[in-house]
Parts: sequence; C-alpha cells; structure tokens
Amino acid sequence: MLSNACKYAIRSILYLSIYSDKTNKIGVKKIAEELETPQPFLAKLLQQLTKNKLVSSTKGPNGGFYLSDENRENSIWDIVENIDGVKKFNQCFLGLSKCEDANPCPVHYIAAPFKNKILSDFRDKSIARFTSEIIDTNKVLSLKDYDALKLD
Amino acid sequence: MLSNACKYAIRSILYLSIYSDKTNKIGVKKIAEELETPQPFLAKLLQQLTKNKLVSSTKGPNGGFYLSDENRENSIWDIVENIDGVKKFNQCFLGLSKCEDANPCPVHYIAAPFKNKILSDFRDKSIARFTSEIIDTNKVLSLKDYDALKLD
DNA sequence: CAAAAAAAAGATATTTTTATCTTGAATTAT
DNA sequence: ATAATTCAAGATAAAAATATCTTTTTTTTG
Repeated sequence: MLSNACKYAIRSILYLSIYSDKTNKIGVKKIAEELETPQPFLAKLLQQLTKNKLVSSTKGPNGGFYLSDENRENSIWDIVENIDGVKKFNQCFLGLSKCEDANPCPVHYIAAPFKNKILSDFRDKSIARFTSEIIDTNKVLSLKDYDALKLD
Repeated sequence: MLSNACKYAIRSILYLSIYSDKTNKIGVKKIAEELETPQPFLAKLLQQLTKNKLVSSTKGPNGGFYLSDENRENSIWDIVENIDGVKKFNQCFLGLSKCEDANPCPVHYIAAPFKNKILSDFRDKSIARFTSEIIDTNKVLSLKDYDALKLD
C-alpha cells in the first residue's frame, strides 16, 4: 500500500513533530537511529521533503531538520502524495484497473471502508493534530521510541 | 500489501475456478487476455502454482490450466503464502518491526481489523466457496470479465 | 508416426525500489 | 576568518520485482 520510502517519511515527520522545533533541530543521523531506518536513504527523503516544504532544515553546526508551524499544518496525506503519489494508494486490492462500487472486486467491500478510514485519518487532520492524538493515546513510531515513551 | 504477482495469481485461480474444470482447460494466452495481465509473466506464475498443487495443468493440444476438485479445497491464503509469503502481508502499515496491540503504530487500530477481516476471508474459505460467493454477489475479476458476466 | 499444440524449464532483460557514496554549499561557533 | 558541522545535490550501486525469450518436454490429433 505504502512504499518503504513513504513509511519512513511519515514516521520521520511525526517524529520531528514530536521532538523538534525551530530551536531544537535534529540531524539525519539521530533520526535514522531513532526510527531504525537506513541513514543515507532517509537523508535523500528528508531532502526531498524539505524541498517540497513538508519539512524545514538549516545547515551548519546545530543545524538539522525540524517542523515549522507551517509544516505542521500539512497532513499525512500531503506526505503520501509527495512520496508515492495518490495513484498507488487508490489501487484496487486485487489489481483491477477500475474496481469500484459498480464493478467491485471480490474484496472491494472489505477494502473500501478501510481505505476511506485511513484516507480521512490522513487527509482531514493536520500533522499537529495527528501528533497530539499520538501522544494522547500512547502510539509509537519505532520500538526505540516506544521504550523512550514508556520511560518518560 | 500484495505484490502484482500475487494479485495476478489470485485472480487467475478465481478465474479458473469459475470457468475451468478437468474437461475444459484454459491456456495461458486466454487467461492473460481475459484478466489483462502480462502473458509470459502469468505463465511463470501458473507454472509455479502448478508445481505447488494450487493449479492443475496438462500439456498438448486441448491442454491448459484448470482447477481440480482438490485444488478448489485450497484457500486464497494458500496462494498468498505461495507467492508473497505471510511476512509481507503481516507487516505493519507504517513499517514498525513489531507493531501490535501492546505497542501500536498510529494507525494500528485502523489497520488491524481490516487485516483480520481480509485474513479470515482468505483463510477460512475454500476457493470453491469463495467462488460461489463471487458469483452470487456479482463480483468481478477484470473489466473484460465484468462485461462477460453482465452479458450472461 | 508425424506434426501441432501447449506447458515446463531455464536463461535473460527491464524497471522500480531501495540504498549508498562523493563532492559541494551553507551556517555557525570559536 | 576559519574550521567544523550539517544539509544539498548529483552520481552510482545493489536488490527486488516485473517481464520476456528460447528451448525442451509432453500430449494429442490427424
């Protein structure tokens, strides 16, 4: 459904949303370690996300990546669009080119409600809101993170 | 969630379940045309499925692929296991290595019920039963197929 | 039996995804 | 200013998924 790249991107942004701000930037190395993702690959992703205004960055000592208030107004869906494109997400679970209510594949009525739920979760909430719900309901972004939150 | 290969395989077997039997075998060419899948790729897949007893075949004139009664006792899940393996299917929607109720990713409680529903649909029904439900509820396996069913 | 048909097998090719490496540019702290 | 730090950019590499091609084997029909 989502590529690795997209999963990394989503988790990175949520991570930055929780742990960074203008005065507390985080380097790729740290992010990659915390989320247990391949570092150079993540660097490329963050580069792309920065170019597309989903993430902010500054160079130099104490530089790194962070989410600005504007960045936090975006949605998870914006990330998906940016990395995978919407096409991939909308594809039929069994690969039919035009699976819909009128000519549903054998699992259409199971898959469609799920997709709609995910979609509204991804599209209708800002990163800011999404993040506060993560914190409120004790969700995790990585196993390392999980332990960290537990110890808080 | 499922690879193209796996989607092709599932649709092929359902197609064979509907349209073939011991006395009415269908060649790759026909199947690939009907399902709108790449022919040589599908040939390889059917070869593998045949070797693993999920599909039956005979060579020579009037030969081709078909589903035996034994083949129909398998489940869709058997196909998934055979082509993609279970790992892929069970992976966390956001890529966490151990996403579960105890340490859920941000969309775990949306994704998990969906996966369970699909899983029980795939695992707890025989191909035979799955197929009869497809016919009863007018599901489709391809757009060509859709038209064919409409005209029946 | 010969020829044709169709799958089986194995080799190869292409594309996409994932990942890494190297060099350059910007920023900041000293 | 300068050195250290960190991201940016571009090139390259490796792996996986997708797709094709060629040859062989089996079967059937004429």
